Amino acid sequence: MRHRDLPPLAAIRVFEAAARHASFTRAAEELGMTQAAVSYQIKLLEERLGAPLFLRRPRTVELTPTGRQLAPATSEALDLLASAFAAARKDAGSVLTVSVLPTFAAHWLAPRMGRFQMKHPEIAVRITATRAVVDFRREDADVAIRSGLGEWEGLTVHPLFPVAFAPMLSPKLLERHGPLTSPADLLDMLLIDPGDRWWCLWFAAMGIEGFEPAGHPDARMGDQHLEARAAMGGHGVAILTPGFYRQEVEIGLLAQPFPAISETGQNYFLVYPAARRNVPKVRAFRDWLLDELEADEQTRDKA
Amino acid sequence: MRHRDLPPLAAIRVFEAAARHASFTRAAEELGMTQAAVSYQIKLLEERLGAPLFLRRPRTVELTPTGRQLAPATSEALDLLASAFAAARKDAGSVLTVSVLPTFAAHWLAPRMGRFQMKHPEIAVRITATRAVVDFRREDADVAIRSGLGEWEGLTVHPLFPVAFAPMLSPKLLERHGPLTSPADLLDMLLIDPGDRWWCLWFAAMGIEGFEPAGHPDARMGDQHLEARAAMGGHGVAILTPGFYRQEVEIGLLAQPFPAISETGQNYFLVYPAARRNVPKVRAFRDWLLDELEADEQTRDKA
DNA sequence: CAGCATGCATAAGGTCAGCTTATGCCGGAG
DNA sequence: CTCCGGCATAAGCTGACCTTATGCATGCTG
Repeated sequence: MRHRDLPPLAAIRVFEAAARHASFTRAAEELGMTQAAVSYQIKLLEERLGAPLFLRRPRTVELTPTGRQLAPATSEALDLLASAFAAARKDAGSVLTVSVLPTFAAHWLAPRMGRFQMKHPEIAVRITATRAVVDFRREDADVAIRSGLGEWEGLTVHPLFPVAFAPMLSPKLLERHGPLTSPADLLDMLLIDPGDRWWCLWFAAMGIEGFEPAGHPDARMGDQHLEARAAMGGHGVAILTPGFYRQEVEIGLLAQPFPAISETGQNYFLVYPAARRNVPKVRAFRDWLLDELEADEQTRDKA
Repeated sequence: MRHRDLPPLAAIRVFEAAARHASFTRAAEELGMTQAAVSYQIKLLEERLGAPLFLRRPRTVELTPTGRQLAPATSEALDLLASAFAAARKDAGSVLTVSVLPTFAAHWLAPRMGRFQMKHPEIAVRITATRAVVDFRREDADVAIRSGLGEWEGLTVHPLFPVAFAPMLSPKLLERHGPLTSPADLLDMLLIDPGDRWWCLWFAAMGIEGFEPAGHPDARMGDQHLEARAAMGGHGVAILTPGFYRQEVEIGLLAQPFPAISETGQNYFLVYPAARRNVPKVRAFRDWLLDELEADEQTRDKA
């Protein structure tokens, strides 16, 4: 296509300011450079154009006819650019796209997201729940929540909590049942979804050999959140990711009598391109999310 | 006034090309730089903006919504600038302003100017005849014809011919009168405008003491060109600047029997700012003027 | 009317933005 | 499976551009 034959754009910017002010000195002030630099750029532009743009009058400069003809167009063009970029910046800042694992979205993010929206009404949120690990290079996402080991290059990474699991039950059920002193005590209780691999792994990690999934009524619900609701309802012991239920523990809906284990040592992480760490909407989301997490921690610490 | 917060304009130019081509490589070709440079500039712009502009897809790049929103505006702005500058260039190239001494204008330039216009119909000529030495800094002139010693800094200078004077008369009169062997012979003839200082100076330079302006009928006409016409008409001997009348000498309207003297050693010069020596209209005028001068010389040499 | 203040031009010099070269990586096509 | 096309990245260089310092012209001012 067209090969535009434009003078150096920096010189155009300088010219526009100088023409607007009818003064090199004031243009220099506006542009944050020295008067000498303005003089230099104008001269450059004049030579490039082959025509003088200013007449040097004592104590002032005056546009030549050529300059007078050029000035409005340059102003208009720069205005156009400025407003386009301002709009883009604003627009780009107003939609936050979060790519998040479906589990995390359902168990942790969704219930809290409303508070973010309340806090930042100027930011529209688009949540993409996807199992695939997002590649910021080719997906239009601003931030993501991933699980893994937290070693991703070029990304800023904030650990959230471990990808782990532990038995959890309602405090009322615990009370009815009496204190649980050893993991083996759980074998007597109703396990929600006893076929879950996690139970197997957890009992094994606790040094208990005799666990047989088949030996328990099948209460599988298929979704951790449903299991959690069942547990909260006192219907049995579920094996859950504690990080998702810190608040429920705090307000007495769930109890975690034994430690959690992490199968892989993985964590959930908030990640985003390091280069964009200071973009307002990214910063807003990060700050809010870490605050939420802190709130979770504090309620647990108080407990 | 406003402080525009524009990203680097160079980056904008690159972005516009890349968006237009949907390819960094082709944008680089258009802009005459490497693909790496384009990549660099785009990245710069994205970081400055805080939002990605392209999605990096395999074997191609694709605009993000932000980029798609930005692209038309940048194209428009650059088009605007390009056409404005093209117009200015064209316009600035189409009017040639010549600042010229009135004498020179009347005696030499005016009669020849028509040929320049014929040769360059695309150039409109504006002639400013002024006694004041033009200062290209503060007057909107492209070229000037000055007299002086030819030492002006920053100006390109072409010597034209000396500011000198010599007696001239019509060949017919010369024939009627018989050969002039010595300047003193002129004392017998009708001198046009004998009160002219130049006569005095010239006779003195020739070593003739006895010249008395008052002793001659007053034929002063006040203008060299009118005197020349009178001389061509055979009405007497005029003291003229030979440079103005080379062609008349060639075609047999005037003869110069004795050498010219230059009072001050000055010349007429064509001058223009050295920086603008390659501007088409300046070059056109210079080339044409030097050609005209050459033609004068040649006719004289042939004579 | 001298002296001062203002505004632009110019010279010299330094620095960093921005370019190039070289290389790696990825994915699709043959 | 290998090659190729297209983008990213690293390293290094250079010249465009800016600054500092100074000069010059002129209008203002007491």
